Parts: sequence; structure tokens; C-alpha cells
Amino acid sequence: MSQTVDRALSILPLLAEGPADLGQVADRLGVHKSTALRLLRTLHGHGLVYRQADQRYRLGARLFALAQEAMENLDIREIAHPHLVRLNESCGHTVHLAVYEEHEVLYIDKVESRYPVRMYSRIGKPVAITVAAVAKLLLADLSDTERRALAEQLDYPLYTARSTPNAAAFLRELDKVREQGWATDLGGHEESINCVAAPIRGADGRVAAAMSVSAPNVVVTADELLTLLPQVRRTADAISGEYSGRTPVKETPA
Amino acid sequence: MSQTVDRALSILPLLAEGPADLGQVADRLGVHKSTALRLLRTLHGHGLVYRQADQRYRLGARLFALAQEAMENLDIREIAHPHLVRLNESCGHTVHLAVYEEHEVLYIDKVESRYPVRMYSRIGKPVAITVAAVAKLLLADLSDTERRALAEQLDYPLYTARSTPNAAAFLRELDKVREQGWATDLGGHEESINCVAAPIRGADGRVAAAMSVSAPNVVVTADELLTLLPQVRRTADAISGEYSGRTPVKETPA
DNA sequence: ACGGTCGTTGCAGATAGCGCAACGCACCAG
DNA sequence: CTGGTGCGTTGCGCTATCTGCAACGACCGT
Repeated sequence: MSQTVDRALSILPLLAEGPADLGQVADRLGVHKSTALRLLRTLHGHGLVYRQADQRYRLGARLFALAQEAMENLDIREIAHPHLVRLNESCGHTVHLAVYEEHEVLYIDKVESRYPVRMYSRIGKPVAITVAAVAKLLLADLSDTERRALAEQLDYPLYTARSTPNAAAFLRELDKVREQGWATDLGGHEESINCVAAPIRGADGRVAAAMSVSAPNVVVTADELLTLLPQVRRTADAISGEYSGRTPVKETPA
Repeated sequence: MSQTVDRALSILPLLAEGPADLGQVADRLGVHKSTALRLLRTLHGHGLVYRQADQRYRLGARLFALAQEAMENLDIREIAHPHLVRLNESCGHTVHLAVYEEHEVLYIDKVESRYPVRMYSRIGKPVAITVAAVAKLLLADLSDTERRALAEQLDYPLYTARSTPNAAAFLRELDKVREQGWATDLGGHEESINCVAAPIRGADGRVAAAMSVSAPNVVVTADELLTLLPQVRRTADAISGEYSGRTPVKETPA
């Protein structure tokens, strides 16, 4: 791998923590200031870092544009979105769409009806992989060896008393999820939040994405939320059909 | 500037257009395949590029995470957001927050009340710089020389009959905006959409951001929208006060 | 079975990046 | 006013690092 590029890219997560000046960047990279300067200049030239008035560097605007374009190229989001909206309109709860990528699970879409909450709040942020219902579905579909390897190298933070405690428990849960074709997270991430999730499959039958409905205890009990399962599964299946090309996109008029 | 890094970063916008295979990347970079491979591998190692099932490359997940973190470091967004929400609740229209950076104006926040529209729709995407009300405010605050230089090198696309047609007209408009301390876009970008905008200033009095309220003709006429101007300016001033540290963040209880 | 395409690897040569040291500048204290 | 310190910046010589080549292997369609 390319040393220079490697160093340059290491600057990005570093700046993500907050603005930094040349010296700090050079130190944390373990290179001479002049080297750091050249790297920063190159990043700057591509708009990935921005030099603010006090001469310190921070992440730049092009990053948004790139992330945005990357989003738009995820055709599954395109297809799924109207379905998610419809489900949200019918049940009123938060609806998420997530994919697995490179040992991470991340939300790529979200519909939230009630509040004009910060919209981008969670989109793009890695999901609590050991407990989230969508994560279980996505990981359950990996091959045996991949699943095992991944389960071993994960951390199992105890968000709540009901969080998945270790690799063994996680693998058991994945087997169960794989078996039944849907998943839940009942207070495993936030004590008062429950989710039901269903898989979205591509033409090859593999799980391409997962969607979930989440609601806090105070609005509906876990049991009540579970009654939505058939609806969630139907929505997921509809998306699967469209995504895999089985269902024509246009509805046939009566 | 660093050639290697330069080449590597050039891959990102290229992939933003859509997935590409090794050969395509190498061709468009004008380098040998083996070189492109090494660069892609390095990008991949940092999660900026993802290799999909068909071996083609596309932009990766880390990009979202980075863009997201970059967002969160924009403290002006943090401060402004509740004000934007409040304004939105009171008038019901779409509210935008934008900043100027590196010859571009981009939205960094947006509150839209009516529909559960695709939330990230426009955030992060460059704004139509020659016509948008927020863009006029942000550019009007640049120094004379900067303004002139920028105005010259811009394109002036005629989105509608009322779009700013050329550099001279644009500079006149900027002078006017600078003078009056607020700006409008009356059908200059989309025939049926009008905006009113006001500047947000930092401690040094310079314009740090701009906010606007937008609404389509069919909902309110341009004249009606203009009656909101005082409210928009008050909101912007409130944000300015808080951002520049003049106003204590906590309200003093009566 | 065979040619074509595509991704991958090892290598030798030379380019391009590296760290050093010195400079300019702003700020501060005496 | 002057000497000192802490920045970012520059030019340069050395060599580590990247490059392009050529050959390999996998896959696919004919």
C-alpha cells in the first residue's frame, strides 16, 4: 500500500475529531512538519480539508458532496424509500434502512414522522452491531466462517442488561435470526427502545439490506410493536421484489 | 503537492459518478493498472472505497461517517438549529442554513415541515451561487477584490428569465444586498419558488452564515413571503448574538 | 480447448517524497 | 526597541518509495 496516501488519509479521521493545526497533525502522524504541510495542501486542493481563519485545518465541504453522491448511487435506497415512507405513514414510528459493509452496519435511510429532529442524526453512523435488529439480520446472512471470524473480533459493550454479552451468545442469536427470517432488539441498545426488523434480499437470495421499525416503550409496548411484524415483513418483501427485478416497478392499474 | 495523494484523491470524485472497475479507474487517471490498484487498495484500507460483489469499486462507508463528523464540528449549525426549528414552527415554510467555503456556497442545515421528504436531499450540495438569496449574502461580505475575482470566474446559468445574467448584474446585486442587509431570490432559480434570507454574523462582524425561508408561489405570494422578513432577520440576529458570544445561551428566568 | 479480458504479483529503475535546516513572520516580555 | 519563542513556509540533497513493465492466473464466452 502506498505510504504517502496512507498518511494523507490518516489525517481525515484525525481532523474529524476537531480542528487541528499543522504541528498537531505532524505530531500525530509521526512525520516532519514539512511533510504534513504537503499532505494537507494536497487534501486542501481536493477540498477535503478546509483552512479556517485561525489557520487551523478542519474537514472540508467536498466531503459532504462526495458522501451525498455516494448515497445517491445506492440504488437500493432509491427503491426502498417510498416503501419506508408508506410504512411510516401507516404505523407512525421511525423506520430505518441499513446495509452491511466492511465489518460495519450503517443506516442509509431513516424516516421519522413525529419531530423535525436533526435529520442526518444517525444516517451514516455505524450501528451498534452486536445488538441492533438490522445488524443481526445482515450478519446472520454471512457465511459460517465469516460470521465466526467477525463475532470473535467484535466488542460486546453492555449498553443495557439485555445487550448481547459475548461472541457465543451473539452467534446463537444469529442462528436463531437466520432461522426465523426476522429479528428484534428489545431494549438491548437503549433500555426503553424496541425494534422489529426484516431482511431485504437481492436476486441471488442473499440479504442485501435490512429495515426496521423502532419505537420507545412509552409509546407502544414490545408486544404491541411485535404485532407490526407482518407489516414490516410485507414491506421488506415488496422492496426485495422490486430490487431483485422480480416485481415490475409500475403497479398495474385495475 | 504530492503526486501520489493527488492521484488517489482524484479517484473519489470519479467514483462518485458511479461504480467503476480497475481498468476504467486506471484509464481515467492516466496511470498503469498496477498503480491504480495500489491506490485503490490504500483507499480501501481507509474505508473510503468499497469493493462490491462484482469487483467494481464505489465510494465507501467511512465517507459518510467522516462527512457526518465534519457536520457535527460546525458549531454554528449546533447553535442555529433550534432557532431554525422555531422559525419553521411559526411560519411553516422550509428554512435553510448555508455557509461559504472555497468558492462554493452550501446548505448545512434544513428544516422542512410538510413532507417527510428525503431529508438529506440537498444538504451538502453546492447551491446555485449566482441566484440563491443566501449565496448573495455570503458573497456580498467578501472583500471587493475577492468579490470581483469570483464574479468573473462564475458561470451564469439562466435557470429562469429572472436569473442573474452576468457578472456585472451580479456585482450590482451584491452591492445592493450588502447595503440593505438582507436578500431575496424571487423566482431566480425555480420559477415558482421565492426566498428571503438574512445574514448571521460572528464576533468580528463578518458574515459567518446565512439563513433563508423558501416557499412556492402556490402557497404564498412573493409579497406575503416578504412580510416574514422581520421575523427572519430577528432569528438571524438571535443566532448571531449567540454565535458571537454576546448573548448568554441560557435565557434568564423572569 | 482456446483466445480474450481482467485483476494481481515481483522487480529494477528513477521519480517523487522525505526530513533537515534555515527563513520569515507575528507575538510577547523585558 | 530588542531579543526570544512558536508558528508556518521554503529549498535542497538523499534515498526510500512509487511507478510501469511484463508475466501470471482466473474467469468467461466462443
